[in-house]
Amino acid sequence: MRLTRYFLPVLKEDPAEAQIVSHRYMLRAGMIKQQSSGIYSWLPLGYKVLRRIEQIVHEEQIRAGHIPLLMPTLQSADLWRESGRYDDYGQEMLRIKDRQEREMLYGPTNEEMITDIFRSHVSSYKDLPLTLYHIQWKFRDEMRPRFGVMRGREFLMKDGYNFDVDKEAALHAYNRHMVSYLRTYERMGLTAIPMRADSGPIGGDDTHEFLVLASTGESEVFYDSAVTELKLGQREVNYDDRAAVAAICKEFTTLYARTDETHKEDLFNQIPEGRRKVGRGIEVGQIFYFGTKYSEPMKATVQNADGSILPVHMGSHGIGVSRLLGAIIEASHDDKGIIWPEGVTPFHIGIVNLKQGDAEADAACDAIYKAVTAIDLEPLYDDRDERAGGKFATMDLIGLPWRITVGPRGLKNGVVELTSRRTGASEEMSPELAVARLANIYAGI
RNA sequence: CGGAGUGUAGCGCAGUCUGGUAGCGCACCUGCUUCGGGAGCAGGGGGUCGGAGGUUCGAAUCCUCUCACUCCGACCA
Repeated sequence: MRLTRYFLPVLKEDPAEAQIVSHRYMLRAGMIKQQSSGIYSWLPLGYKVLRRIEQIVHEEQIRAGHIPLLMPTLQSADLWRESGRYDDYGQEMLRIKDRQEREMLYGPTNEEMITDIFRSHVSSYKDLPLTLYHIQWKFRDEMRPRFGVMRGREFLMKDGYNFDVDKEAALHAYNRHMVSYLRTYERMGLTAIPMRADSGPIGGDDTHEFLVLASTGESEVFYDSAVTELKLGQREVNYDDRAAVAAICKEFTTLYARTDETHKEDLFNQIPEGRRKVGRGIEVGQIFYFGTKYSEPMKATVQNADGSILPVHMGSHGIGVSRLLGAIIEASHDDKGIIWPEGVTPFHIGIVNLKQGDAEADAACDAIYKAVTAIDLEPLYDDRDERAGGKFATMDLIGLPWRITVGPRGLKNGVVELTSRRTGASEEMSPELAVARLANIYAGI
């Protein structure tokens, strides 16, 4: 993409309403525009990152054997009366009437609807296990929206639901989600720690929240610092192997890590003192096992091999997709702007032409653009007739992890500069080598 | 929902107390000079001062009502 043909409304100054760094940078980098309290338009750059994050979530869910579908944002109140949550959910639920005076609601979550789909089509234990998920906009009429997309009223969430024949099978689904989530967050350059949590209005027995450590997080967290060293890495996971999946969960949940909701001072004090940490975290996902809480009232049952009719065991599993943008920026930025991890960056490489209109510089940029595109990387070429300082400032703000700088001075010696946004380190090399280096950097991401 | 604030040009703000018909910086447009970390000079465009009503010869400014947004707190992906 050439910047002169793109839509990137960057701001030089901080918008007054933005208090935390991710919100400020998302506004300044032209990623979002607020339309109403807690409701945002996603401008092209923000939308691009949102789609990349969504894509990673899809890939990891499908890898774990979970099946995507799409349910509507608007739901019928009757469905929620069946589970008893129409009255329980309270003011957070946006209730709407259609022209026939039918009571509708903008879905804050989809347990009822997915259960309805399940019971309409599944009646045998042979169809289990089954995990369905979607990535869809949700609406929760928060008392107090804040921090940009971190606590919006309208937000994009991945929510998945497992249906299993018994508790043991459902807990395997729970574990499968935990592992797939760990991989999902790692691919986004995040360290998200699973922490034992409270179940809240969703209800349930077993639940973990995934928290990204950040000083601006809304939750207070207590943890053993060794937990931040754990990495799933590139290891192969067989998601059908119950023991193997459970072993990974054990590895990631044995060390002490809890939010203030479940914190136990005596257990915390057993951690060696140097590793005892108190901090703040951003919740980016949560997994629940809730048994037959919905399947019983809503009659989602299967017939078992012995002929008996059993309510299915369920769980629900969520990732705050739009919130992740904020969380990633909170975890990865400096005083100049965002620093995107390679896995989610909106463009793989920024090309800065220091002397727009100079035949040699223009030609070199065009050649790099073509070469990068040819290896399936997406460049953003700043071809504006701007001074160097302005171009660098824009690139730093929007946070592309790699930049190639092209100027007449370097071209005289046949070199361009390859610069890491994260470290600031620059290296001179031929354009061909720079492109090869990029191919290498992005291989496997 | 309780408490505290703010609405003036795309963004950041001054002007409001003490009424006299709107200004600054950035951004934008034109020209010239500049050009490796947010340039300089000159010229220019853009605002029913959140909305409605009222007081007044006259309202961004005073009064009443209203809407929106932000921050702190209790709840949540």
